[in-house]
Amino acid sequence: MSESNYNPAEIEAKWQEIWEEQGLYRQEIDKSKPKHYALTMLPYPSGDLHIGHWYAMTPSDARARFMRMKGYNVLFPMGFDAFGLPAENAAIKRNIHPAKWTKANIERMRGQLRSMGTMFDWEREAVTCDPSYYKWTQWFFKKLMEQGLAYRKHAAVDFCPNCNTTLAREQVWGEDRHCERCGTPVIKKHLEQWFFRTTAYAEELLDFSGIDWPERVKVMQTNWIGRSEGANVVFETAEGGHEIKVFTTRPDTLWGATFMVLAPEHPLVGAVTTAEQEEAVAAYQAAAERMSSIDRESADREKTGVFTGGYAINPVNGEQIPIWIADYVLMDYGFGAIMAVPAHDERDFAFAQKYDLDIVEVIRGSNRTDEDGPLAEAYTEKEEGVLINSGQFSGIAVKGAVSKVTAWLAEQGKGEQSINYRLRDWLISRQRYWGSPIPIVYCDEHGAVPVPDDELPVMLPEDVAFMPTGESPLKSHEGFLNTTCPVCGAAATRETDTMDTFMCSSWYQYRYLSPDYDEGPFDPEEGAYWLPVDQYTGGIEHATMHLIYTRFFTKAMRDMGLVTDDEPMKALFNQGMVLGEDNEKMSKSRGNVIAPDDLVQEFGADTVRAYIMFFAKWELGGPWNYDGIKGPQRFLRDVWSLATADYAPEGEDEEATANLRRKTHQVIAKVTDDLERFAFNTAVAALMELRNALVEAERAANVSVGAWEEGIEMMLHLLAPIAPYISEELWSQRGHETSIHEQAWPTWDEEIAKEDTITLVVQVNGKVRAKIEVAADVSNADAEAAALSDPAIVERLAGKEPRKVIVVPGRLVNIVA
RNA sequence: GCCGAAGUGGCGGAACUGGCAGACGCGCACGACUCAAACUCGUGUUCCUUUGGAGUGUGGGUUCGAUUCCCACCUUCGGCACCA
Repeated sequence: MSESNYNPAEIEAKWQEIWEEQGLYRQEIDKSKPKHYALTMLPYPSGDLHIGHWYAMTPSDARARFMRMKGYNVLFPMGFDAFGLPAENAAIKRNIHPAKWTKANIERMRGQLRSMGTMFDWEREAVTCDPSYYKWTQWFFKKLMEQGLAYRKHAAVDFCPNCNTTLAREQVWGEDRHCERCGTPVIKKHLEQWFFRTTAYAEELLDFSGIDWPERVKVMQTNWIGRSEGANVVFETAEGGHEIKVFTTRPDTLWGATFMVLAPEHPLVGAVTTAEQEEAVAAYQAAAERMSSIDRESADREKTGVFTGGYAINPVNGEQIPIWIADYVLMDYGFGAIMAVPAHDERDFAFAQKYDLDIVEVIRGSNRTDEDGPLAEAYTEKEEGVLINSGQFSGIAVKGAVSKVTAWLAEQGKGEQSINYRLRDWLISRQRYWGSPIPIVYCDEHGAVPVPDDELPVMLPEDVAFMPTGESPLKSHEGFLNTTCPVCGAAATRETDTMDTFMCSSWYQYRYLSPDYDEGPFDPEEGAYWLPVDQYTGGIEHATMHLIYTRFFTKAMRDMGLVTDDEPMKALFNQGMVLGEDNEKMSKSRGNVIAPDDLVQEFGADTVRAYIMFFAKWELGGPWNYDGIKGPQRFLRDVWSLATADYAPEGEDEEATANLRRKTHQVIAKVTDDLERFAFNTAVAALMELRNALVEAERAANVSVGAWEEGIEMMLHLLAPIAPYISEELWSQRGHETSIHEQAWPTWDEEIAKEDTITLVVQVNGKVRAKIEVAADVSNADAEAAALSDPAIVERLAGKEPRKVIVVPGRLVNIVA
């Protein structure tokens, strides 16, 4: 009989306080234990903890708690990615300062995060907008500059007209090239901006060999980096002796290059354009400039272009070929110029057809004749085919032709082997207020000069009119703008753009180690013990943004001698997303948002945690269902009444006792395996099975007290990572002095878990016709004999001799009649 | 178009390396308790034309045996896309 009822609100508040008082979740170096750094993506302090935060964080917490009970010294920190646009936008809308807004939100969210019952060590909290944090973000900027990994250049960059700032290429999404944050299609602007040389690590970023990351992420990053092998080939102009460099993946088709195409923005366009064509070229350039990149980069658009009037010499056969400009050639890939081989490239073919340019076939497969007429046929290196019309290479197989021709080009000094990446350098300048200032001073004499270390951080001034104008608001703050050159002391101005907030989050896992440390970005002693991150968890949406940036950062940090690891996170797991009850993405406008605070109030945090882990496979996510939460609610209530019951058996049944013990040990094994591989849903289901077995035992009152006690206490252990409050409360009510979260993870006994009889399925021609009870260790011969003598089987066989009998030990007997 | 993930009862989802499809839960139905309802408890719950048959998106295949492997499709979601 229960002496009390389960009252989550009461026990959750109580344990939060006790845990904090006792410092139960302080996480400190302990060399006597193996370490485990568990990290979950830090939230943006939007002001309200969304159910999505719960979905990301509470299973991560359960995993971290599980690792802790398994004997690891676990670090599981939390912080806030606190710079960024929403603060600024909210501030503009409500006329509060972004710092104030952010601070208040963090305050509120800390409370919400506490209610989750996570084991975060708040002593290690890091907030990226604190000067003590961004001091080191700025320091990293300088270090990257020293390493030649940060540079400034003038370029056509992506600009979000709604956010009023530039964006990195990674932050432009989708077919319509929209801003990752707000969804507005981006435009191009010509600006002088700071970049990080992510491309310096392009090759290394393609190597995932040392890390256990989801296939999905590896594929997305690989595609994003977009490596292609080929050759650079130099063409000379027929007239002026200019060199036009192109990148091609198919140097073996050079003899078929019958024209060249430059991007409209190509710097040599002016030089090759003849007087007669000047007007047409200028008009085309102007039109291309005006056109949005969405229109320009849609592949199904009909190709357009203009002849420049100029010619180039094909370096392999000396032919004069016309130079065109066309917007299907992109300035920011390769060299912004191509050799066009219309016979073997669909795009070049379409262009040649439209403008009546020469088409010369240079590869011929077996099933094609001259009668077939003009046709673009791309022969891959895997296919059969021979080179034709290709000088001394005519007649060689297309297989291996690329490397042969490349080697020859290199010999002749006409080209070289080359690898091109789709990856662009990371543009980090932002024309907004609420970010870390870039620690640079511009001096007429000395150019861009980094601010000396002892003057870091360059403080973000508070008294700024931060209306977004497309230019940094810091520009109009005289006190910030005007300074002196660190080299010569002359009057100088500061860089007024701020840094992309993805820069703050590229190294936060290091700051967590020692958020108050002031001798460097992190305390090397802490680093030596905790690094690298063992298990990272977070959403897939960061696959080609944060997860590329942080890998870049770690590689750069390694080359600076700050860390020894090549990769920031050894293992990664991506959870899915909680959808609304209507199976749609949650959004305020749809009105399908689930508020975790309300759920906690109604059901308690433990129930919300258990339901989150139960209702879907974590990596897939799925729709929320309000009624569904009743399952875990009933489950925890049952756990409560079972654990507080005075169990007094009326008699002791040996079989029932063995059955309960078997279930208990099977569930220990199952939950252990499930938590190991993030299968929280089946772990909860297994615990419900144990609950069902205990309910049954209580009703029958026929198992030994020992078996009962074992069942209850094991259940509390296994439940502790999932529902930390109720398991702690019941554990303490049962008279234990130390926290359940400090207990060792239970082990199971295979002997006890083993079934002693099994139900053997008997099939005839693959269809189940009978089920027989046999000893678990039955021999194949005995199983076959038992199956063949079963009355239902005898009847079905009707005296016929089976043609074949298959016995799967412990599972089934299949009789082929 | 290319790449990736997924399609299983009324619903969410289980099923380790090919071996009882539907664990666990929700919902529903009936029964008990109650003046009544809710709660709770018990029983049942893939479908059908039920001595049987069908069934894991569709159509084929391999196999004694396929949700699982192979081939060809369809649908949904995500990523990329004139990348030379």
